[in-house]
Amino acid sequence: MVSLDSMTVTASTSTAKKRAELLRPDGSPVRVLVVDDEASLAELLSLALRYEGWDIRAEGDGTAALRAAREWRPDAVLLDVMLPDMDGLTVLGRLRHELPEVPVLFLTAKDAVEDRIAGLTAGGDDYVTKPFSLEEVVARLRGLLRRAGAAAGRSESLLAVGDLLLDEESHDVWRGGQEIHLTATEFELLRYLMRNPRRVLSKTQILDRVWSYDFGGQANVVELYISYLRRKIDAGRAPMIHTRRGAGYLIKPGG
Amino acid sequence: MVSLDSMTVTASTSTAKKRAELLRPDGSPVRVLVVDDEASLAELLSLALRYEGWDIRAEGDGTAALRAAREWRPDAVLLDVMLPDMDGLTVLGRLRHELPEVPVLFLTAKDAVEDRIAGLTAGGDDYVTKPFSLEEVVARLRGLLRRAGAAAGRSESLLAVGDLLLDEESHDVWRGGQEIHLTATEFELLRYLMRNPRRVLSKTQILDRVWSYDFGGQANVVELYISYLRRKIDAGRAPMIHTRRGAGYLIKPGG
DNA sequence: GTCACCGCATGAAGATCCGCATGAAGATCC
DNA sequence: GGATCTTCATGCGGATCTTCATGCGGTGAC
Repeated sequence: MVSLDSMTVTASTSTAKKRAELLRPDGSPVRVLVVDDEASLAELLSLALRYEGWDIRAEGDGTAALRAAREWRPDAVLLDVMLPDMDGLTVLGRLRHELPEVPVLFLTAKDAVEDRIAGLTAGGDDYVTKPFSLEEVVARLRGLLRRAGAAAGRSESLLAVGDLLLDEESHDVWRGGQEIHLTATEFELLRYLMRNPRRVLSKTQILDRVWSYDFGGQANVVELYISYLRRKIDAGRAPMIHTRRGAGYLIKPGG
Repeated sequence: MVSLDSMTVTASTSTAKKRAELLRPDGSPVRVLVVDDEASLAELLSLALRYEGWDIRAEGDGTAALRAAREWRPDAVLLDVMLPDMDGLTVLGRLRHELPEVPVLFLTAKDAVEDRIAGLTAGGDDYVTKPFSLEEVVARLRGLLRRAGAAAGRSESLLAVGDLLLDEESHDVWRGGQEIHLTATEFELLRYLMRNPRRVLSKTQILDRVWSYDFGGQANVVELYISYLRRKIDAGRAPMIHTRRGAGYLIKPGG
């Protein structure tokens, strides 16, 4: 039996909880190893993931990655399947030999999905196709860590802000007990807002986070999608999505 | 106050339940010994089974397997009948000598002589022909463990989601008291969905899990079989199989 | 105080594209 | 030969993004 109270607790303690989610049993931050030979991408990913509160280390090829895995013992690995010196499957095999339990998130080109990725998600790993959005990578990494750490007792895929609920696993969204259907982009935008409640997010930030890194369009798509969200979430209720002129948007419980 | 009870309960118990099934009487995880000389297959199996929560050890030939059995004392053995150094029958005999009670799941080529396999499985063991799907191996292993551990009190082969019931042993499926006939593939797909209720499963995940590991076809077979399932399960009723555009599919009780 | 401007909200229309559902034919297995 | 499985092909509609237009409100210039 669960009441909204517990959810609200989840929301209000979000900062503390967030940190709890990001800590290993011994209290040190969760470690994520980023492996990509494209320096600018590795840089982008490292920045974004570090901002999530994780301890990041980046390597550019399979050999270095395996060494890092052995010595540094990360809690998760973000692995480009196209590396200069080694096949993705080979890296995975040796990685597993070294760290049997560590979850892996693969990065792969869109058109390469069919040939070599088969079987990679069978062990509970996951993959993301390029070009991706940072939100997607972060969300999937969190999902992997959540499932891997389930044995340690922390598993919560529910986000809550006021009476607004979002389940990252089922992609369901409710407001005040009523289910709301969102499109993929709307969902990612809302998730980003809800992961940063009461904080102003600029349109640029939102674009960089929610849209693919190679998105070339105009920034007013953000305005458009905010308006979509308002229509579905705030319609006829106390608004939770607020505009800060000249600054950006934020979400917060009515008040 | 929100009526999320059923959902929250499901979510919270899924982990606990899974774990209960996977523990030996002394609280340590169930041990499964994987014996296959094909490294990539052993790798794939180890991945998938480890993800199920079992403790896995892999060996590549009969001699090593017997040593592992003696020292590590697994709760079940996954045994390829074609090994480089030893006949399957021989391995089984010596294994029985070492661990009389342990259930064995044989892996065999499709064209292998049927009667010999039948002889092998006489003692309550089971077998799977290559190429197999991971769902099938996992399900049969679970069945073997269930029967072997029945004395320990845990035996539940029924999956339920809403008014939809699936019996993993008899392969019977009912919805609202009415029996539904499914083909083999449809059954495996439904089982996979029902073992992960309220969770979005991507088409790739489903392919990796439900279809054979050597399947080379396109991902739209998944769409096709989803549509078959819908026809049989959701026909004229409140739909339980839902599409999450751009994400995948999930099953959940009407709501 | 008045006026012009700028940032933002929203609507509408439309083009494109992708995801998906489904029908039907071919292949395979028992 | 019938059930089952798979591939092929087609069509629909949803989703995304662009563009244009209108309106609102706050802000600063004067």
